[in-house]
Amino acid sequence: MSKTTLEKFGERVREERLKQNISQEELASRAGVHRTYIGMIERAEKNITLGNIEKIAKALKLNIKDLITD
Amino acid sequence: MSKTTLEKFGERVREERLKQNISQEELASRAGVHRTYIGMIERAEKNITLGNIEKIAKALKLNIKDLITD
DNA sequence: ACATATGCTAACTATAGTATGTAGAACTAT
DNA sequence: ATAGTTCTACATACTATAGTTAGCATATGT
Repeated sequence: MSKTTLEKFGERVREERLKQNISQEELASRAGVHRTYIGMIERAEKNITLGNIEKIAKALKLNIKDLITD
Repeated sequence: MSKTTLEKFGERVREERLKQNISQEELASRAGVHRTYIGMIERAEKNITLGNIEKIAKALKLNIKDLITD
């Protein structure tokens, strides 16, 4: 697995979260995941599953494709 | 997590695999994952990670976005 | 000083991903 | 018709790691 896909995903999440002016904690709460987990995802420390990709996309009111760069 | 996103992903993988006339085993071999795992993904029995989504997309010579429907 | 936001560690629990074996369908060939 | 091959579904058990949770540190702002 290329780490860059995960890194790009994390960057996109952070970008969109900041654009919407919400904290990691607020995003976590909306997505139904834990606060620190959002940090880990943005820092590309975890290999996120499709289920959680979907949760985060919905919490940001985006489509999954908007968070994927390839 | 909505199961339909996983189901749609599995359907897309199967569609593209059949279009290219390769077996689950051949796709697994190209992607570097186990034979039975491809079956599980196509049947949406596992919540695939972004790393493996990428592996399978590459094995099918597609972009990740081509396998995601939303 | 106090509150809010994030990074980071570490330990835990749940589940993704691996591997083996059995069974059945479809098809070839003898 | 049946013996052999290929492909896939399914069950089960195992191993690796995703995802949870709590705690402490640092930075920034009020």
